[in-house]
Amino acid sequence: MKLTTKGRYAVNAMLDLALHNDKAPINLTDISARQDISLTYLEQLFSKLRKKGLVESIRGPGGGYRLALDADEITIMRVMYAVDEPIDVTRCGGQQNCMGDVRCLTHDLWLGLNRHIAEYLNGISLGEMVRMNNVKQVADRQDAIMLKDVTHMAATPSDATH
Amino acid sequence: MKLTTKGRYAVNAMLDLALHNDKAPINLTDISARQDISLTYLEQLFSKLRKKGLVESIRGPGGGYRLALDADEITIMRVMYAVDEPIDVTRCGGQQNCMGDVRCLTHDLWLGLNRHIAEYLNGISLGEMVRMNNVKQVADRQDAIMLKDVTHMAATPSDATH
DNA sequence: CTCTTTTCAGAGTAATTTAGTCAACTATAT
DNA sequence: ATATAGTTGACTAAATTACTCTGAAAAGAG
Ligand code: FES
Ligand code: FES
Repeated sequence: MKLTTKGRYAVNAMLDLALHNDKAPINLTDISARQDISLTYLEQLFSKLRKKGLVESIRGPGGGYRLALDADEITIMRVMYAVDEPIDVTRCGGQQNCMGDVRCLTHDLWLGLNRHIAEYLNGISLGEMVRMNNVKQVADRQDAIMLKDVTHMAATPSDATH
Repeated sequence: MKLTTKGRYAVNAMLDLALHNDKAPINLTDISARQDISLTYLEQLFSKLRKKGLVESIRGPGGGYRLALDADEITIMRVMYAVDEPIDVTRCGGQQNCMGDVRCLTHDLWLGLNRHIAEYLNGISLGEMVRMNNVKQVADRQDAIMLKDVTHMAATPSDATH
């Protein structure tokens, strides 16, 4: 995965799914509202997540998405990898040829950084994050805001959910 | 710093400087030849490196650049930071407001990754790299190519190493 | 059967960022 | 003087990112 906002969005969305992962599938419209990500963008992301086997989809009314694996099995790395190219901070892409035909002075340095980042992102799963207090707090706040939005469906100017 | 080729180039160039850091200053034309980085681009990079106090410049004939600090004092982090913006994989830039006004679910996760990357890049200095065997080998090869280029200034179409 | 809700697929695009060039300048050694 | 080398900042082209738009197809409800 690369370190882009795309990957961050995907992790946010997947964490939202993990937090609301009871029996009924969650539809993207809800995630869109809670995480403030456009629906069409989410569709794009979940298409990839599904193809990588991280979520399963149920179509039609009452449908939505569900985690395809246990939340503890899904590391942040896997999520980011699913939506973005693999991270690789080397310039040569592992080919050891970024200087014409031979490797540059710093090839091994970047390789080490790759490993280091991968280690961190592989060491954290959605399950662990769900159990973290600071995450829980944010999630609760988001749910509360959602409920309020539903009760008085008033005209919030920027909000185009019709 | 960000993780861009700009930063990688800067590290390569600085390492070249560290490897040839004897009495005489090194001029950018040499670094350009050895590291295969355009001279004008190097000028841009070294302008920033100088402003951050990592190198010192000597103008005029026989001039060039020299490390302004001991090679062991210069971490990879400092080099990359000098030419690129500070790394920050959070979306909010530390403002905790990337979702309208409040922080998103994953703020702390990215903060942790920031720390992790910084730790790695701060833990390695140019001095350490100079003493590494694999780096030395590449450096020797680069020096050898340079000498050959100088002796028979011939037009080797693409292949210079056989 | 048909209407609505949902996912699915992929093309298309606007904005931003990156990587790199160019031109004109200043300082210094010989 | 003149050649060498650094200094500066504007400029540009290419690539990437972060999306949106359009139009399906599936499935359940009535
Ligand atoms: S990064 Fe692999 S050869 Fe330079
Ligand atoms: S990354 Fe800081 S609030 Fe989302």
